Amino acid sequence: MGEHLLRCDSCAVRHRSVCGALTRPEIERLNAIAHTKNLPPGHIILRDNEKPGYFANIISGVVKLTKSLGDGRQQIVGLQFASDFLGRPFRDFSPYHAESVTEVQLCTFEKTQFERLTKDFRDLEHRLFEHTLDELDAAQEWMLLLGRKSAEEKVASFLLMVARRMQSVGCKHSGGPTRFDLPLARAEIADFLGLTIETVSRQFTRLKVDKYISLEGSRTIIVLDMERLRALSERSDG
Amino acid sequence: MGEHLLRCDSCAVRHRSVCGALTRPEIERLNAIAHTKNLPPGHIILRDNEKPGYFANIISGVVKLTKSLGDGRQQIVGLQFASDFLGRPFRDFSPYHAESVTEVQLCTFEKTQFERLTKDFRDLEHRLFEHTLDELDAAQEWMLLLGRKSAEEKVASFLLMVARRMQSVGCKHSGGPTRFDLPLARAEIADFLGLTIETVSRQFTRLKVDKYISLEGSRTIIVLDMERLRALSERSDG
DNA sequence: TTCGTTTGTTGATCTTCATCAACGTCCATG
DNA sequence: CATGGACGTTGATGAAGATCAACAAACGAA
Repeated sequence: MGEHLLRCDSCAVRHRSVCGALTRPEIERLNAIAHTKNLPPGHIILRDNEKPGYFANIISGVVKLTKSLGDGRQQIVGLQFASDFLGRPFRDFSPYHAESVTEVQLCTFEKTQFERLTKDFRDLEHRLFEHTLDELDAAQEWMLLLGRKSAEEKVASFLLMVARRMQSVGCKHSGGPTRFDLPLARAEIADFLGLTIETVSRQFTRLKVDKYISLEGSRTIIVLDMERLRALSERSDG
Repeated sequence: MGEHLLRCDSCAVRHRSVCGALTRPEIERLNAIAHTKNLPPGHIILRDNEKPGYFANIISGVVKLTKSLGDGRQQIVGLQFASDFLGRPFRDFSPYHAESVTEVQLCTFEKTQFERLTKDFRDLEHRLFEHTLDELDAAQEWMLLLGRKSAEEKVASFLLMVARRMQSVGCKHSGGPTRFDLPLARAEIADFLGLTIETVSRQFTRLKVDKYISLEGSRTIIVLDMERLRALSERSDG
């Protein structure tokens, strides 16, 4: 294996993703089984309860993980952003449905080849483990939201989460306006928060009226005071 | 290291817990750092946001993991039963509060000693990983419940979950009555389901009136028809 | 036993959010 | 330019569950 440049060397998420732990020879072997894939919004990546064919790193874009009840009620159980890892290692069937919500660029690895690599490279498995712990933290934080927060707190929490994960432009440490685009439509936000479309819409106008945010179109959010929004999201005070 | 008997050899959860993967010499080293601990109900095992001192396997009893908002609202984000592993490896601060809900017997391992062992024994880390994946599955399943199920469906789902995890006596494959004791009080069930005590109580009487279950005292449940209860828990039909 | 505390049940009422319905806006397409 | 569809907002009404309150049952301690 030589010193020539790999695709991985110019990868935007090289160090934040699970690949970050790999040594040069390791990254070369991983590079050899990697294929990038571009998906339009709404592309189904993984079907609930089906055998996944590949794993993937998200290079850019947003993917939603959903579960649903027999009668069509749906809940988003995870949102994955750039540098997140997609797929459940060591599981034969997907416990959720995965679908792109924006244009998405993936770096995919065929399932069995990738699993062989996790056996060979202990750091890779460890990194996957760490990532899974992060997902678990996020899931449990969201359980608190779903079980115990009001609609207003839910929407505020959602905006904070997206602002943080979208690495929005002009993200001051705190205070001062921050602008970013929502990756999700109202219906998806509702599925994420356990609310209806109408309630989400009403809460947006409420936040607007109360000067927490302002809107440009329906997708662009300007948070006027991040700290005040954070306070609202947990209502220790008002 | 000889062939003498270890405490682990007579452990009730030896093979279901994370220890199940270990070879003889490995289990001997683990045994050397293990201490059993008996806790009464209501004992605080881990405080939210504090440094944990030890990890533990649950040998018997039930432990609840909770998160709360500033104003006292609380949500149970995990329930751990016999053979479950307690504590977040590779994390310095606990993301939740952990407390025994019944009498609990733990097999504890001092944190740094145990982490050294996970470095030495790859299978141990792998087993922890698998356990974390199970926790994540459970958390996401519960997000669907919290976000999208009605109070009645929530309580039905809860009973099914407990019946499954408590390895209840007379657990026919399906159909036929099944009896078990609830490990949680009404207030804890409410915190688990994102409801109030009153609503939980009302749903219990509803299930009783509708002949899904019968009660002996407030803790002993007899599920009259498991399959019918399962149908109710997802209301694809009535 | 009796008292007091904790836990659970039930009823009356109120609040929040869902549901149903109408309408507006933005695009894509013929 | 009209037409239709997807998406978002707003209003009127209803239902599920929260809240407030009273009481019952279980249990431990004096």
